[in-house]
Amino acid sequence: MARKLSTLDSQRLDNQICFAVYSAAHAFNRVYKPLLDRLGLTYPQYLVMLVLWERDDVPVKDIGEKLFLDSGTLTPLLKRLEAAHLVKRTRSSEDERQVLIALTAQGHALKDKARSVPQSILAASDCSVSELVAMKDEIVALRDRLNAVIGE
Amino acid sequence: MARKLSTLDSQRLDNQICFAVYSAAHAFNRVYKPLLDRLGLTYPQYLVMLVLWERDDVPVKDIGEKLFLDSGTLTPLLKRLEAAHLVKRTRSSEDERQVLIALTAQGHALKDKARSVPQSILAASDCSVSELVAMKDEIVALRDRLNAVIGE
DNA sequence: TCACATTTAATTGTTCGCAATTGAATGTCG
DNA sequence: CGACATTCAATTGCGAACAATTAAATGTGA
Repeated sequence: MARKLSTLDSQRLDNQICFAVYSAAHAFNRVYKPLLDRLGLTYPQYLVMLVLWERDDVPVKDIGEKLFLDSGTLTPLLKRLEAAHLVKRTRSSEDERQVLIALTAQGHALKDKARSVPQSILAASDCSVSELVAMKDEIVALRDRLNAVIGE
Repeated sequence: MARKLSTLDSQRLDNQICFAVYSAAHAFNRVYKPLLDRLGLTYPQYLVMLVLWERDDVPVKDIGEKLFLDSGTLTPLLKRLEAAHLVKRTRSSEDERQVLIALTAQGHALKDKARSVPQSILAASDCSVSELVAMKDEIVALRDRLNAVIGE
């Protein structure tokens, strides 16, 4: 039954697995876009806000570790959030190397307006919560194995 | 046992599912990077080459449909591949609106050099082929459901 | 045939994402 | 204390990704 995969097959297979993730990420982005437009956020900005809604007043580095992003991505993104009056950026007085990110009143208030987003995504997924949770766990496990290889 | 998810929970859950995909895509990219650097390709460029290695001399639109990308992304990318002497871009004589993308000799030759890439990715995934195939199918199904919603 | 819509790439402008570098602040070790 | 390494954010440069627009070619219907 199961025959060994030829080199040619695998030159499609790896594509499929990684491409599935790649193209699914883009598909998610497109579903999120109209929802986030109403909040004035992009998806990466939304991720940063989710982090801050859980815990405020954190250094850039902490946000980067949670989202797997570096300062090259976050610095300009956070400046845009600041320009939109959603966060404040202040140098830590204890460690002047750190920049602490805090929510403004508007930033806090946006959490309420964003409450309906997850439901819309769930609906678009057209899938049960338990199925999504199972998939999520598998994907996270795969991601972590990949990240482990990178850190070698 | 299973209790209903509160709004607060889901404001983390949807994050997790979509963020899992988002962060896994980045993790894949980081694993691919050193492998593709040796070929002089980025990951999206590699995807285009995979398409062309299967079928050559296709219009930009066909590539876009397979990869879910538009001309705004593909046109500059293809120009870079042309500058690297991997593809040729020629207007179709039958339909002058179309630009046909064909591999050069170097473009064809690169397929051989790229043969080891899938194995490396498989190894980094640290996972059986059958598990990966199952995950891929789930993710593709999810992606297609999301794309169906977009096309409404 | 002619007006009009559609298709196809290209272009413009904005935002990620990351590698590489810089500069300032902090830690460490002799 | 003082040289040295480390940490943290910012910066620069390049390559996606996409929305919106443009322009040219093609298709369609009166």
